[in-house]
Amino acid sequence: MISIAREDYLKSIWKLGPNNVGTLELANHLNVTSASATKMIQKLSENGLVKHIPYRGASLTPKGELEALAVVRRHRLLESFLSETLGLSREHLHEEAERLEHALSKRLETSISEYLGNPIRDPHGHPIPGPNGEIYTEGDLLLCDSPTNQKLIITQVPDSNFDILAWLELNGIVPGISININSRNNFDGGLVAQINDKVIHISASVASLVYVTIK
Amino acid sequence: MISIAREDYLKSIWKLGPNNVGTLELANHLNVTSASATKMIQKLSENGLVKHIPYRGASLTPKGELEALAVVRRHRLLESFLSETLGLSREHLHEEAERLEHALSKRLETSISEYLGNPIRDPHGHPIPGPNGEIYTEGDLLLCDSPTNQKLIITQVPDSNFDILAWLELNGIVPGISININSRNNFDGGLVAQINDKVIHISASVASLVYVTIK
DNA sequence: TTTAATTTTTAGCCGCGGCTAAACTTTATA
DNA sequence: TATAAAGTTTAGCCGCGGCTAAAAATTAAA
Repeated sequence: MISIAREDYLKSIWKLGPNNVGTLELANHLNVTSASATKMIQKLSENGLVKHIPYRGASLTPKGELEALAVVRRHRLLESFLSETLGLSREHLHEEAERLEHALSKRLETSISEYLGNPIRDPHGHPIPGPNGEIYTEGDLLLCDSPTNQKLIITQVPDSNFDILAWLELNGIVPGISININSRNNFDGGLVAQINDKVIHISASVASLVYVTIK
Repeated sequence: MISIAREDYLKSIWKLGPNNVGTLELANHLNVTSASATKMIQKLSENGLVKHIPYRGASLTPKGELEALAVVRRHRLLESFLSETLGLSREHLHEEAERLEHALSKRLETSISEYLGNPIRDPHGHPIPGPNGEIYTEGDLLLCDSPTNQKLIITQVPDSNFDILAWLELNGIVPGISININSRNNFDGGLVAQINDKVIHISASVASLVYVTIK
C-alpha cells in the first residue's frame, strides 16, 4: 500500500504536469523543502512511479499516473458525495476531501460512485477519472481563451483557492451557469463579462482558472 | 495534532479498559510487538495522555480518555453515516470507519452529526459519545447476565468480529429486536432463546457480547 | 522456595519523511 | 564570457513507529 505522503507527491506531480515538474515547484506545492522533494522523487523513481532526469525535473510514468488518477478520483468522488449528502459549501469541500481521499477503500469508492450515479464531474466541474483512469473533458476551454459575444456555459471552477472561490461564488460564476464575454482588454487580458444581466470584470489570472464550453 | 498510531493506541486502551491494560494485551490488540507497545505507552505517558505503572499496565488519564472518546465518536458517527447514506452492510461498516475516523475534521464531524439528528447510538447500538465525551447507556445489560422469561430488547451487538456479526445477523439478532431467554445452561452458560417464534441456542461467549434492555 | 514460564522493559536497529547546510548544475546577468 | 543567481542534489541529522534480541521483573509451577 502506497503511503499518504507518496500519494500526495504523485497527485501534485499530476496537477503540475504533464510537463516535467521542477523540484522547487513541487516542493512549494507540497510545503516541503526541495531537499525533501528530491529524496522522495528518487524513491518514487525507484518504484517505477516517476521518471526523474536529474536537474531536469520529474514526470509520471504510466503506472504513476494511474496511481495519481486513483487519488484524484477518490478526491472528486468525496467532494461530490459530501456536497450531495451534507450540502457542504463549495469552498470547504476541497479541504475535507483532501484528508479523506487517502483513507477510502476500493469498496467504499465504488459504493459512493454508484450512490452518485457514477458521475463524470465533481461539484467544481472537474472531471472525475473513471476506475481505470479515463477522463472526459471534450469541449472545455479556458475562459481567458474563449471568444467574445458567444453564449458560454461555465464547466469548471478551481477547487483549492478559498478566496478566489468565494469571489466566483459571489458573482454567480459556478458550473452550469451561462456567461457572455462582452469584451477583452488587449493589454492585460482582463474581461468584461455578463452573467444574467449583471456585468462584471474578470481579471486574466482568474479567467485562466475557469473553463467554459461554447453554446 | 495527534498521530494516527497514537489515536489507535488511545482507542485500544479505552476499549480494553477501564482497568489497567497489560502491555501484551494492548500489543496483541494492535498487532504490534510488546516492545513497540511499551515504547508508545511511554510516549503517551510523557504527553499526559496515559498513566503508566511499569510492569503493571497502562490506563487513560482524563485527558487521554477525552481523546479516545473523540476517536470513538468519529468512528461511530461514520458508521451511522455510511449506513444511512450508502446502506453498507453492518459487517463492512466497522472496517471502513476504522480508516476514516482519523481523517475527520471537527467541522465534518459536526456536520455529519447534525445530518443524522445528533444520534445517541450507532447501527450496532453502541453509544456515540457526545462532543465532550458524554456517554449514555443506562438500562443496558449483558445478554448473558439477563433474566429468563422476560421480554428483552436487543440494544448492542459487537462491531468488529465479522463471523460473529454474520451469525447474529443470520439469526435476526440486531438492535431493536425483541428476544426472550427460555432457559440457561448452568454448566456452560449457554442460552436457549426465542426470537419471533424461532428458538435458537446462543453460546455464553456470544451472549457476553450482546447487550439488551428489559421490557 | 527454588525454578520455570510469562510478561515487560531496555537496547539497538531500520525505513520513512521531514529538516539544514553545503556542494553542485543550470540559467541569467553583467 | 565570466560571474552571479537560481535551482537541484548530496550528506547528514532528527523524530516517528515499527522490529529483534536480550535483560529484568512478575507470576506460576515444581
